[in-house]
Amino acid sequence: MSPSRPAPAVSVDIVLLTLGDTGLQVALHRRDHAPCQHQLALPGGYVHVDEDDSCEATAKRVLRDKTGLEPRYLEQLRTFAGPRRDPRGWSVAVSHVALIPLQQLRDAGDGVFHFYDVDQLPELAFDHAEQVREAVQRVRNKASYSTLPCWLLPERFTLTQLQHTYEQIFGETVSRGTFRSRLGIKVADAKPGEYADEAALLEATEEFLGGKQRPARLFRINRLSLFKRARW
Amino acid sequence: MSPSRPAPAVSVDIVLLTLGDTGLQVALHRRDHAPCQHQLALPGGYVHVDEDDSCEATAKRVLRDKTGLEPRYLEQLRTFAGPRRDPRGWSVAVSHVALIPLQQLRDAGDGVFHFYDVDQLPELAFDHAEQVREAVQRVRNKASYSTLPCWLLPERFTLTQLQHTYEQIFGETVSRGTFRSRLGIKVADAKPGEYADEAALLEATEEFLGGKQRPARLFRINRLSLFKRARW
DNA sequence: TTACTTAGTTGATAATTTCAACTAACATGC
DNA sequence: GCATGTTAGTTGAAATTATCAACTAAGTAA
Repeated sequence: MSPSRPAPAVSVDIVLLTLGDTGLQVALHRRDHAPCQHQLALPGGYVHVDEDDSCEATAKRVLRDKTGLEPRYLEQLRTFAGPRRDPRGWSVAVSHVALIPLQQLRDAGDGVFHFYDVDQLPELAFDHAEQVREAVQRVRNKASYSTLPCWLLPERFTLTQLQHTYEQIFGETVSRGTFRSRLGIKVADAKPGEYADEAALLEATEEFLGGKQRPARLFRINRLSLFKRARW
Repeated sequence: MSPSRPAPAVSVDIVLLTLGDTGLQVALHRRDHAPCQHQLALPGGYVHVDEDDSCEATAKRVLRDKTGLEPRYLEQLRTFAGPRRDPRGWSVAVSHVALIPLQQLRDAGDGVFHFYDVDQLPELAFDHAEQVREAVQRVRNKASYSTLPCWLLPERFTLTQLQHTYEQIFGETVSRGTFRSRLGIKVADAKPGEYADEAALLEATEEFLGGKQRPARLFRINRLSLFKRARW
C-alpha cells in the first residue's frame, strides 16, 4: 500500500546556534540556487535514504559536510510542513537545533557561514525565520531549567564562564549565589577524588584555569540535567 | 532542484489519549491491511497534498474521519524516521499527541478504537509503542508544570475533578491545598463578576455542579498556562 | 435540627531561595 | 615580605514560598 498521491519532498533543516560576543547567534549561508537564490538560509538538505539512518543522521551529515564538525548537542525542534513554505509545492522540513561552541567553529575554518544575532535577524528564505524564532525560544526556555547552556562552551569550563553564558542567553544578569545553588555545586563538601556531590549537575575536574587571580576549577558535563522542580 | 534520490513516504500518526477509570488510555485500532496486518496500531494516514495545509491538518482530518471529532488539544510530538520502522522502506512519521475527554469519544459512537492502559501496552505495529511511550512521558511531564490535564475533561469541570485527573496522570495522590495554590485559585477574593484573580490559571464560571452536597464551582480553560517557576 | 458530605479558606509551620558579606587563592608592585 | 587588587568559592540569616491540618461553608437526607 503506497500513497495514492504525490509524496511531499522531505528535507532536514538545522538551526545551528553559537554564543558570540553579543549573545546567541545563528549560522546562515547565502543560497546558490533557486528558489530563494541569494537569500540567507539555514543549512539543510534532503534525506539520503541510501545513506542516512534517521533525520538526526541527515542533520549530522549536512553539518559534517559544511563544517567537518559533529555537534555535541543536537535535538529535533519540530517538523514544519505545508503547501506554501517552499514555492516548489508541498514540503516537509524536519527542523533541528544544534549547539556548537564558537571556538570550535572558528577552529574548523570558516567562510561557509555568516553569523547573525538571533534578535536582529535579516530576511531569511522559506520559513527559516520562524524556525530560528522557535529554536531560540526553545533554547531560552530550556536554559531556564536545565544545564543546556553547557553545550555552548568548550568541553571544560569554569562556573563563571557558565554563568556568563546563562546571562547572555537570558539577556540579563543572574545572581552568583542563586546560580551556583541552582547547579548544586558545593566543591568543598566533596570527598577526595569526587568533587561534585550527589546534587551536583556538573562533573568537577581536577584542573584549574589559572589566570591572574585565584584559579577557577574546570567543570565538565556529560548529559543534560534538569533543575529541581516543585513537588506535588 | 528536486532530490536526486527516492523521496521517503510521509505519514502522520496520532497518539490519541483519554482518561479512563484506570488512568491514561491510548486509542488503538487493528490494521486491516499489510504490513503489520491484524496488529494493533495508532490512527494515522498519509498527507493529502491537495487537501491538507499542514501535518496538524492531516492529523485533524484523520481524527475527523475516524471519530467525527476535532480534538481541543493537539500538538506535534516528534518526527520518527528511518529505514527500518516500516518494512516498505525509509519512512517518515510526523507523530502527534491529541487529548480528548472519554465522554466525548463515547458520545461520538465507538467501535473504531480499542482503548488500552498506557502502562500495560500490548504489542504494537511499527514503532508505535515508542511513540506512545514518548507521548505519555510528554503528557506526564507537562502535567507537572501546566494546566494540560484540563483538556482531558469536559469543557466545564470542578476543581475536584481536575485534581483527580492530575492524580490519575501521575498515579499518586496530590494534596488538595497544594493543588489549589498551584492553580492560583482564590475564588472568594474575586470582585463581583470576576471569580478568578490575576494569578488564576483557570477561568471561573458562574455555574455550579450541584450534587448531594455543597455545589462546586465549574471552571473552564482557554489556553495552556504554566505554573510559576523559580526566578533567577 | 442534627448528622453527614464535599467545597473552599486560612494560617502557622516547614522548607526553600536569595544575596550580601565573608573567606580563599592567586598575581603584582613596593 | 607584605599590602593591595581581583576573582573564586562559601556561608548563613532573612525573605520568600510551599505545605497541610484544621476550620468554615453549603448543600442533602433523615
